[in-house]
Amino acid sequence: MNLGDRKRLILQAIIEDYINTAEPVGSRTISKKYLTNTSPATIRNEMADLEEMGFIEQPHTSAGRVPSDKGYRLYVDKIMEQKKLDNIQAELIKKEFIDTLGEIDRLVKHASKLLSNMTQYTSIIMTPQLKKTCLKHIQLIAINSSTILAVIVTDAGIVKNSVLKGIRDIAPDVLEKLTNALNSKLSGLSMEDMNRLSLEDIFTGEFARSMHVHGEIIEQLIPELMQTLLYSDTKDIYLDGAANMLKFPEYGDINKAREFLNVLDEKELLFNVLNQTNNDVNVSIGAENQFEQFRNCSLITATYKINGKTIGSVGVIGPTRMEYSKVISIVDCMTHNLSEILTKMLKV
Amino acid sequence: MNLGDRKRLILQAIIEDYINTAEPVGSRTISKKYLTNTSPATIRNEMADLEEMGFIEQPHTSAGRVPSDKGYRLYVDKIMEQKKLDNIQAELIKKEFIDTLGEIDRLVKHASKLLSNMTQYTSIIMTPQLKKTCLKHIQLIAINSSTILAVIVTDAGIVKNSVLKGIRDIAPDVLEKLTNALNSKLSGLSMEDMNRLSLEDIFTGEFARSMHVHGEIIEQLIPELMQTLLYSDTKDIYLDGAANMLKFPEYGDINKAREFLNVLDEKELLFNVLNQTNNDVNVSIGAENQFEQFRNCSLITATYKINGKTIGSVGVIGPTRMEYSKVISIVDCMTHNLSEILTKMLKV
DNA sequence: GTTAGCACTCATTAGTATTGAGTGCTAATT
DNA sequence: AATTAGCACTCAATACTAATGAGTGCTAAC
Repeated sequence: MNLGDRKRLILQAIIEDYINTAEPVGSRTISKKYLTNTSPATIRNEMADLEEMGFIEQPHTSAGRVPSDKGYRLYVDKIMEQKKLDNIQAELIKKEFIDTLGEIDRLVKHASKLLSNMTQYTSIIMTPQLKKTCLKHIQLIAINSSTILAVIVTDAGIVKNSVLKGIRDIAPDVLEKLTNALNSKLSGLSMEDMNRLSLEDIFTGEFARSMHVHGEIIEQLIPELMQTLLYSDTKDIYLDGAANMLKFPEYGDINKAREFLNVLDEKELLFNVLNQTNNDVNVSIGAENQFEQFRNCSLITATYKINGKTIGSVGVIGPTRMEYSKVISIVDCMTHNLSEILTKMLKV
Repeated sequence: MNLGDRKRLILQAIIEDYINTAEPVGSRTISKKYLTNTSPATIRNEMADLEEMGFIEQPHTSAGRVPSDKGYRLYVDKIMEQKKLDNIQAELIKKEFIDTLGEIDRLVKHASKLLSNMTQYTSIIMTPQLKKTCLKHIQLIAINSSTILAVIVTDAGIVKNSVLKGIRDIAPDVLEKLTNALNSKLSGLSMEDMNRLSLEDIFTGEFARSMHVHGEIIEQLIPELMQTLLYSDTKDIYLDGAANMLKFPEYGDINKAREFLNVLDEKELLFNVLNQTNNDVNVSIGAENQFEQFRNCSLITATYKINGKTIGSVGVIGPTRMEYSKVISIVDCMTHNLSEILTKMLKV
């Protein structure tokens, strides 16, 4: 499907003008601001064609044209030039990150804030997910006679802990033995692997034999520990710049705004949205979106990694009339920096 | 300052009607709906008095009256009857909590959601604060030759951990010795106490002598550990029901709405707002508010405790025209249940 | 002390006319 | 055959006006 140069230029003009103004774009505007050598009449003819092909739409008879989802899609895939972030902006991202170097959580929060500030849209970010990583070390600590603290360190350096209560008295040396045994048995496994592993797998062979004297204790402790391992995965979502959306005339109607904010309140949904991202940078435009709640927004998502292993993702939400090229490059730069710094942070 | 029965009834009528309708209340309305035995003219006279006293205001000449902050204050302090939650609602709070019994964080998040759902305003909640609690146990774990994991358990049962990196090789037995020493030295101290303690205090006396052979290691490790102890306090704020505010005509203007949402984006501010709460239930009305950003809202805050020790607080934000009596009782019930359950959870 | 009556104020609403941006179509031009 | 100028038509947005009515303060009567 080749449009021809002029049609392509006109479509580009319509989209970019609409992105800036949020107003339907008329033939005269295009002739004046973009294709100065072509008369409005000609442009009108081309626009009629573009409309027939489904790339643009008319809100009402005597209005200019507005890009359709299909139009944006073509624009993102074929027309727009990937905007190179100027050095100043790229530097900014890098610098801001280095300043926060410290706790992972703070870094992630900061990334979200930065993302919404730079794009001026709404940003969401998922905290690193345990599930995707491998267990590196597990340690049991007795807090008092009936309480044990389990500390889990993964290869991505993420640390979780959980308190196991109501355990019967365990002698320190048994606890140590158990810790060692668990380590030799579980370390290196990913959380997903463990999910597949049942208790029986853990109790077989050498392990069972070596621990067998403390059968009762283990029977009590292991299930709870497994429970913890499998379900302790936090699904935190940070969100920033919700207020940014209200700047756009798309949400000038307070009801539209409320609807949107209600969607943002459903953290579970946001999590699923982010979780479906596999590619490096993913663009969902309007009706393309898998979740109906976002059918009149666009969503740009990307993943970040530690040591090449995907452990989380970020996203930017905006009106379909979004500055795709700018946002894509920012998201791209952001995830790369995030990955790099996280990897570095945890490598030591 | 005694108003007299009729004036008080009229003020109450104005406030409660305005809470429901968000429209200025006129004399005729009051005569019809509230004081059916008094004529509008009489009520007008009383209203003129009330206005002179500063309890109500007139948006413009030919409009009804609207309560002032001072009016709301009188209402909250003297007039309104503390609404008793019906059993169904109180049960709901209790039940919802018991269902979530599990991780603290999830419980807190849930509380926030519940609060905004029940009140239909915006809720904020602070995660339990380490600072307020005492250190119960600290454990150092070697992850690898240059990385140590410090795990902190407080008397409120909150567990934090932090990774100390770039530490020189430490033998396991030294680490154990150090752990023991730290415990005997620090356990029982509140985080605030520790803040007052300088490194010298820690290094004096018996401790310094006993550890003295490992001077270098300690010099390297202790500062970093202290840093961690003092700054690891997370300041997480959960927020729910932001969209609720857009229901109110007060935020019918999209700019007002945006302004409000921008305030909600400043987590730091919200934290400070919550942190100033000392009383059990605190009500700040409009201009009374310490933070100018909230000068046209009202804020109801309360604290929750573990074992009688205050460790966090929750708040509800709404327009000054807020259903004070309802919200106060819900917040009250909520914090009590939260305290009870948290205490129970960690007692075992 | 309370109420009825009246003149006055002023935000809100509805109705109306005007404007102007934009279109599609046709005929003229290149 | 492609482009452009010209023209009639559509329709949202704007400005203006008049009408409405809720509410007040004041005065005089009860």
